[in-house]
Amino acid sequence: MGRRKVEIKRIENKSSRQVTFCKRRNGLMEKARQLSILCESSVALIIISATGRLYSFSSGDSMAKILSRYELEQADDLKTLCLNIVERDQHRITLFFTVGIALESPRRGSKLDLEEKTLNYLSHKELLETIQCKIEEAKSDNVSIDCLKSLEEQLKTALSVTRARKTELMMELVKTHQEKEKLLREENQSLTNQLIKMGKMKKSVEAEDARAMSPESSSDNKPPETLLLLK
Amino acid sequence: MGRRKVEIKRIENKSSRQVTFCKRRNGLMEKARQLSILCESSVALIIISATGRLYSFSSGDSMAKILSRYELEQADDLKTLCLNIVERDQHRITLFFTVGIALESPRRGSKLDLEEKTLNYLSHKELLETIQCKIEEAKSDNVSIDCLKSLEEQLKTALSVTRARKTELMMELVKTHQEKEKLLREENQSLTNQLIKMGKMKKSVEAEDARAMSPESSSDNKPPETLLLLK
DNA sequence: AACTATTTATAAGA
DNA sequence: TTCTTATAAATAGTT
Repeated sequence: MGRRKVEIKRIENKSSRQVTFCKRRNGLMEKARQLSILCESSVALIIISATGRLYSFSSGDSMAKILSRYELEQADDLKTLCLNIVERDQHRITLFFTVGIALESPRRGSKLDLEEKTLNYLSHKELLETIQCKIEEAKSDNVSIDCLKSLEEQLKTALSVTRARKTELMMELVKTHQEKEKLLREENQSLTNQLIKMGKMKKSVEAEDARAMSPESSSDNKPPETLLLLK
Repeated sequence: MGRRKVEIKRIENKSSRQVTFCKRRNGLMEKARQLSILCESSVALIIISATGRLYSFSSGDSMAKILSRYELEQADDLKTLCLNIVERDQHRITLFFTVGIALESPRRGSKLDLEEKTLNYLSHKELLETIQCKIEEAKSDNVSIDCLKSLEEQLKTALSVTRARKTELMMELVKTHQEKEKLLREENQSLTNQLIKMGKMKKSVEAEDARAMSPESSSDNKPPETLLLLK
């Protein structure tokens, strides 16, 4: 949609690449906004320019909420994940690694210079990798107490971060389910009310009913059997 | 860009909202892809439909990398972020105890004789009570290192057990909600089917309807409005 | 930053 | 649903 058709491949000219980036970025953001409003959906959009500048859009739902929903979806099997974590302490630490890596955990540093990049600033994954190295080191006998102390601290941090993340994802999951359930209940109540109304009405025209109804819907005015399934 | 100009506000008609969602979602994804290629930028796009279905796009760079870059940007100061997580977790640990007691935790021995009732076999509550005593003891100054070591072990056990219990309960909660949701869905489907049947029947006896129905149920054969609540 | 010639996306209709 | 088409919107190249 311009003076001529463009192939979708990297724009070689730097300045026109930059101009196009700006135009299309704005266009994309606007489209994202429109979609979220028109179709009441949640949209999260993050754009990072070639020069590393970050732009983002998120609809009503907070970005965090959308991202955690996404991450939740990525964890193939949360159940296995969590049940595994429940196991004994020693074992638990081992499994964390799996989980941590599976989730491709966030918080990967980048604008930080190496000086500042202490353990606390590492991504979850990096943290776990660092720990694996340290454990290897610790296997060889003569390590100092200080070294082990440092390993202990790192392990604690890893555990803490992993645990926090796990709980966060689980709470999110529970909340989502609770909301869904509420909607379903409301819907159900409404349907039931309507059925009751129609049922009453039906009574006054029973002759027609006999002809019109299919065999399995031959119940009378009582609530549908499936209601029994419900608590 | 269609037969007529549309205002950017929620589309009221459900089916056209759905069609628009599908079209615009595809359009947005394609635009995101194009931007990332044309301008060699990283783009992450997550869309969650009103019904909760998730769609995502991410350019070459993995989604995780983009998201973590985003999260990095959000934390004014990454140091604060990490400390917060650790603190949150610590806070959570405090809460564990509360939760543990509130939940009147399980594993209350019963067929175990006293002999076997070592710390591992104590109920969660008993364990916590024991610990409270030990903490009181530890407050008075002259306690031995051995005593503190023992307290440490007990605290670790308590933490471990509490944590396991927490996860267990959360998983149960999730499972319960999933089951409920399934039942509600089935129920809903059944009610809807019945309504549709009755709706058809009603058509054949419209004269009676007019008399029998209460004012607010004057809808026609279309599904109930509340269905919109449902995904 | 504007301006337009074009292309592209899409709303409504089939 | 899927396709078609008229029209709105986005944007490439220009100024």
